[in-house]
Amino acid sequence: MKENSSFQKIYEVVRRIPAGTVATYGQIAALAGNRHWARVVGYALHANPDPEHIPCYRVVNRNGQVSSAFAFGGKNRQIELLEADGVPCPDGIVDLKKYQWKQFPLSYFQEQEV
DNA sequence: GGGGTGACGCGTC
DNA sequence: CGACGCGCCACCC
Repeated sequence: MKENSSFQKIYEVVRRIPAGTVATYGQIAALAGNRHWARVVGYALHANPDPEHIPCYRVVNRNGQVSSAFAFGGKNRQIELLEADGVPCPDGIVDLKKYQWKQFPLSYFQEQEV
């Protein structure tokens, strides 16, 4: 079921991103187990089989800029959703130092009890 | 079965 | 300080 691929893990992390917060590909990749999976994270979100449960709009690149190839209906759509969550993103750029998701526990997967 | 690409990140020159 | 290359995994052809 989940051993299918690392994708499952990536989706799991993205789904746990709290509202009003954004995360970077590298961060998700690190939480997933390997920071080198950044590329896989991008692909995982690209596949985004469950956009309603996987807020990929809360996922931005290392620069805090939203992806240019958003698949929800336009990059503008991502900005709308982010602002709706309380994350201002002028020009599609988010203040990572203010809204980056960094309140997660170190033992993220250790405390996991879903 | 093999090769190439991709919504990235980091290191080094 | 800026720009370039390399590395990782998965999916598509």
